[in-house]
Amino acid sequence: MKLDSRYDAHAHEAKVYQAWMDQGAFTPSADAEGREPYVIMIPPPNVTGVLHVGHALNGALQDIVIRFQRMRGRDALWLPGTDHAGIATQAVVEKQLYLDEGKTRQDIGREAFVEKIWEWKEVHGNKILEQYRRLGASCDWTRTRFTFEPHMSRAVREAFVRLWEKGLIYRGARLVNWDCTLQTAVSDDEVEMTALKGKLYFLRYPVKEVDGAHLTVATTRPETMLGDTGVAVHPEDERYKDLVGKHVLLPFVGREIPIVADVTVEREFGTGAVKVTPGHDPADYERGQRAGLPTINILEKDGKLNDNAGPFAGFSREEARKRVVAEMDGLGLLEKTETYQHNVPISDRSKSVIEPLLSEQWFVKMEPLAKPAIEAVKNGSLEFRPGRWTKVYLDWLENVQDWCISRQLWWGHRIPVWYDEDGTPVASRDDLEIGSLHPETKKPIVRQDEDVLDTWASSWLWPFATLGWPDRTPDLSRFYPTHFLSTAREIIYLWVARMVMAGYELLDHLPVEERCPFSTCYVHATVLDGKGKRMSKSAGNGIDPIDMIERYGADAVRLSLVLLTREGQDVKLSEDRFEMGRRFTNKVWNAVRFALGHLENFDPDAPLTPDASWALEDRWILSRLARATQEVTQAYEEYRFNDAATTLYRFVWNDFCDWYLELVKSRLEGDEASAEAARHTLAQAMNGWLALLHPITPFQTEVLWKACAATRPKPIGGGGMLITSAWPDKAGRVDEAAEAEIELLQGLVHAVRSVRALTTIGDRRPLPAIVAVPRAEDRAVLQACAKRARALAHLETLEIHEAAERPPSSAVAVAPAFEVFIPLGADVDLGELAATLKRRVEKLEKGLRGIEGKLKNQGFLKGADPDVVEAEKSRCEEMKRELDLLSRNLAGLT
RNA sequence: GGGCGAUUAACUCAGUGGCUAGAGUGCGUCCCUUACAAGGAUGAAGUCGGGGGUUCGAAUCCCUCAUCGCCCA
Repeated sequence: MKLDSRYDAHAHEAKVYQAWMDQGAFTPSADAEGREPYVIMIPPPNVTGVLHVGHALNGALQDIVIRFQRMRGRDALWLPGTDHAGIATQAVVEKQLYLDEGKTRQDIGREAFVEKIWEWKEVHGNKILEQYRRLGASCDWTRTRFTFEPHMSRAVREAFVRLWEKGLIYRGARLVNWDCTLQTAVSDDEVEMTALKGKLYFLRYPVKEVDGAHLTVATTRPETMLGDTGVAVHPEDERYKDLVGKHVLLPFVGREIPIVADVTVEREFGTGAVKVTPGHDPADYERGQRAGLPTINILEKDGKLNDNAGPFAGFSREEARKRVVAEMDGLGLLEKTETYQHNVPISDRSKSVIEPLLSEQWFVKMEPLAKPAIEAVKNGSLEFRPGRWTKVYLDWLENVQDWCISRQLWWGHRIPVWYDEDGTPVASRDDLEIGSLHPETKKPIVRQDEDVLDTWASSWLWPFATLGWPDRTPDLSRFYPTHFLSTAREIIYLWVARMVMAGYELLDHLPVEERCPFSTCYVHATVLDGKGKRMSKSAGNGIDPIDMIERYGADAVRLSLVLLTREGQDVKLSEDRFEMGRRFTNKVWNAVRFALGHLENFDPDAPLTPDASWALEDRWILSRLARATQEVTQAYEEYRFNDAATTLYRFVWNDFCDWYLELVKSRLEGDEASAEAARHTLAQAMNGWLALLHPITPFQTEVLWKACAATRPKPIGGGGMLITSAWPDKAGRVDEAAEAEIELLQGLVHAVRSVRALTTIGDRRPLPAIVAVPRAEDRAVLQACAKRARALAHLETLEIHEAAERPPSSAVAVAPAFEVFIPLGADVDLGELAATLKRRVEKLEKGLRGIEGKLKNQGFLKGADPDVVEAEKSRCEEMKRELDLLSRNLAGLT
């Protein structure tokens, strides 16, 4: 197989992906032969979604884990799917309907509208999953799930009815977050508190019992005064003590409302007196409950004021505010206004201001469900990474509020509750016919609840409903509980905590210790733009990962993301940062291309000739590979993706390409005994690191693996694909001696190259070099490496002595173990070289002062670890030797 | 208001008590040497945000201040 000189990701990715699919490589084998499973559930993206960089990062991380585990021999499953995303999807189709036909969903009716959404989903709903494929995600597509498919609906119903039967579901009138635009309740988690500049209005309410007196209250929402049922002051507020128990007269509606004392009133806020509007403010609702005040609702569901608003009925919230303020002013009841910054609840979905609205909704009692979920992290069944998210999770669970699960939408799981003619509800697993009898009251059923369930009420079942629950399917027993969940921090409450609760509550056929749906919850980094802002559609600062894949290749995108993203740390990303991944993939490509060029007739299975001679660099690169293998394997195991990527990047580029390939070049064309050993080592090392790299850059390594097939011994290599090959973790040992020896050689080569650069002598001219190496063992190593050193440093001659005098007009370089002299013509400028040596001397002197101070310090000698003291001592000696050499040479140079 | 995180080279980031504080990018100089110019070689560049403390020893631990960001109320 002939490789082009540049890696063209486009030419390979689709084909490789298809080859994986054709082989069924993503699907766990039907016969797992007792292999232990390893399972990841994808956080199902919104079916209306498009892939953003956060998905790409999260997808890359999950794919790295699943590919690693697959290669390690686990029965690996990564289950994909999408979320039906009630509000978002309904909104998309509603908009489309209006654009296409100028109709609203009410115009065409519930059934036809839901039909339209299904049509939309069939056409567009796979987009994001297609995009995951572009990324290389090795999901088992044969098990793809959708939270609104029939099976999932059955699971949702089962869960609802079970909770109902346990008395954990109730209906109640509560203040909910009402989205006036979408006309549905939304959960607390779908509301964002946004700091906005507004006004604080000071309103005067006439006091009934005291003629001419009034009480001034401060509010940011003057229009809600129409729903006031009281005024509250702090019980210990001297200013108002006498007024408590008296009444004020509410303008416009003429209601007489009491002045009550409540400890939650902040005396410093406004005038210290606040209006109480239980129907339209959560804090006021509480105050109203405590003081026994009635609750008056002044709003319609579309945000317009209702008849309770008296003269202002029919106006929108905004309009009513203007009018109320103007008329209060006209009556002399507006004392003043101040500008004021306050937090306003904004709907995530519609971006309109959320209205607390009293309405009938369904709730789930959370406290009993939360208990085992709290216990899960305390007893170690569930671990967060990074660990600090544990606290975030616990804080929420320990203060959990009941969950409002009903939504006034059409797209979603219809609440499985039916009512008889008296309005008595009953939940049922099976649809109840209209006219059939209510199982308890025995009266005819007249209707089903109109509302649907919150989307999270299906996605909290994701880890087991996708495997067949409530049926006890083979998949459920084989793959549950799962192992690794990687997700974004903002859904720790919405989703992660609820999945854990659902697991403990609903999988009651399992022993408690097997119910937690996953053992590790990995909270991945948030991707920010180059300026450190969150990427968002509205800010237009997002990066489209598909664009990046097209420009740089999927592997480059994955590698770049992983190289840039440290565990638990947000990542600032700009488009040009993907360049580093592309450079690396090109480097890898060319390294393999070079190697294959020299392995054309190589037979890995041919017995080695007895005189095959293994060289130092062969031992060295295999040692480096063994070291990298250990580090990378451990990093993958511990989800330290960045460490794995960094280790591989350095090993492949610096050790393998920069040094090993350069060292074997001459041998590959030299005498056969040496070439034979070189080819074996080259093939072994290359195949080794290709495998290590596969989880991060799967496409390219798969292509190259195939290209390298003939370089692997038959029994193992064969024609198998890399994706299903065995992980190379048993290969090789670290050879400390070889590493130390090569390091000495590198030092010498580096010294000569440095001299060239600093004297402007250039790279072309072969140079003579004289090396003085005082220690016999170092000298022996360098003598053994002399040929390699000559080649790499481009030396004409290399003399190695125990000691040598610096020849006249020669350049010099110094390392702790040796000095190098390079005789040059008298015309060469040594100024830059001298300056460099001088800087080096200064730095060494500074370092030495510190270390000598340490070694004189009795506290250090007594207090520090003996090993540390020893290490410092030998380091000190080494620095002294080098400084000595440097100073002497510097003196001769200037 | 409560919590969490960040602050290290021009930029983006590593470095959780002991190498002379590292990498990639960018920058300077040299090199198109038949794997790769998307490359090679080499070099310059840092009072580790400020202050205080603990310690024989602090970029690292504690306190405090400042700036920026995120989450919750």
